[in-house]
Amino acid sequence: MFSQSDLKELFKRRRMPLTHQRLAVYGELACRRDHPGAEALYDSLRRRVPGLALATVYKTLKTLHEMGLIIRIDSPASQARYDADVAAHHHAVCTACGRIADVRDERLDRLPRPAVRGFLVRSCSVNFRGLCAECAKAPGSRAASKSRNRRHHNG
Amino acid sequence: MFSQSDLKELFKRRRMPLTHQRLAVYGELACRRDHPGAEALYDSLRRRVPGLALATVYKTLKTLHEMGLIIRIDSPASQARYDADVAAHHHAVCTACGRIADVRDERLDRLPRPAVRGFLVRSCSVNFRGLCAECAKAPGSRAASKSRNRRHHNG
DNA sequence: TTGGATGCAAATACTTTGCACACGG
DNA sequence: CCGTGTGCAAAGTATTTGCATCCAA
Repeated sequence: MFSQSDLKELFKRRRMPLTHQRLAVYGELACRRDHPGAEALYDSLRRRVPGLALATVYKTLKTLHEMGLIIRIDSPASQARYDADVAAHHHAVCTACGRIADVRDERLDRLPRPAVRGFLVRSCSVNFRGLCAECAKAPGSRAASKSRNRRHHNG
Repeated sequence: MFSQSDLKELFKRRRMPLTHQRLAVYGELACRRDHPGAEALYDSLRRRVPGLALATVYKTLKTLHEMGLIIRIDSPASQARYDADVAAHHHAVCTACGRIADVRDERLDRLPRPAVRGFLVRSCSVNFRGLCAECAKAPGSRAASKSRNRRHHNG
């Protein structure tokens, strides 16, 4: 999570312009706890950023990801999801509704290195799959809603 | 990893026809160690299964996955990758070339449950990201090839 | 001023679907 | 024989790209 002045510094260092779109995308992502996808971010941002294009959100997310300022989450859902919290943490993904919750457990940060010949580990993440509290309560009813309702409950 | 007679049994039990396409897709996946995607499987299979359609491969993979006979791997690459080995194991994904290696370590199978209120864990997997032996040796050169060359080196 | 970012629409990549026909059981 | 799977092509999503214009530095 970086402040606006941190971002200015980081972009300046790379000689990349910090546009208000970039600020807006990062800002929106940083203040959300729900790991939105590109389109969810776009939906929120277009109110505040008139004329914003979805393609810009995609480009910006790519840029921020390449700069290491955000995390991309490999979710079983089809859309990529993002997280402005780059500190080591893991995720619990609900296979019914697609919700993603952060998991923090320092024991998960000290996993044994994989015994793959020559493989150079840069990062690792643990993905728990299962049912969130709500979906566990209401079995069946929403299991099929994963893809159809995706953009309605990113929280 | 199931034998042909296991498969017959499993399909009979569900009253689903075990077509030669299904056998072929499963067979191909089972004998490969490289976690191919739908198109990679299709490329291999079309030689042996004349007239096979890519859509059939997709449908079959979906069916096999729903039956729990294969695993779908969430890879940072855009294509879904599959694994006929449904026993608990984890993956090391090369961020440069997209290769996926199996990681087996019993310590990874006893991870602490995530402390997310009400979350019902069904399964969990650890994804290590980094560079495979080859890409670590040849820095830069193939880093950009991930998406363009995807179907050329699924091994 | 100026190189890179943006906005738009079109393109691409991956996956699913609809329908007629084929085939396993 | 019947119900489901298959093959084909077309439709759907998610994401990227080309290009003219705009803006941060």
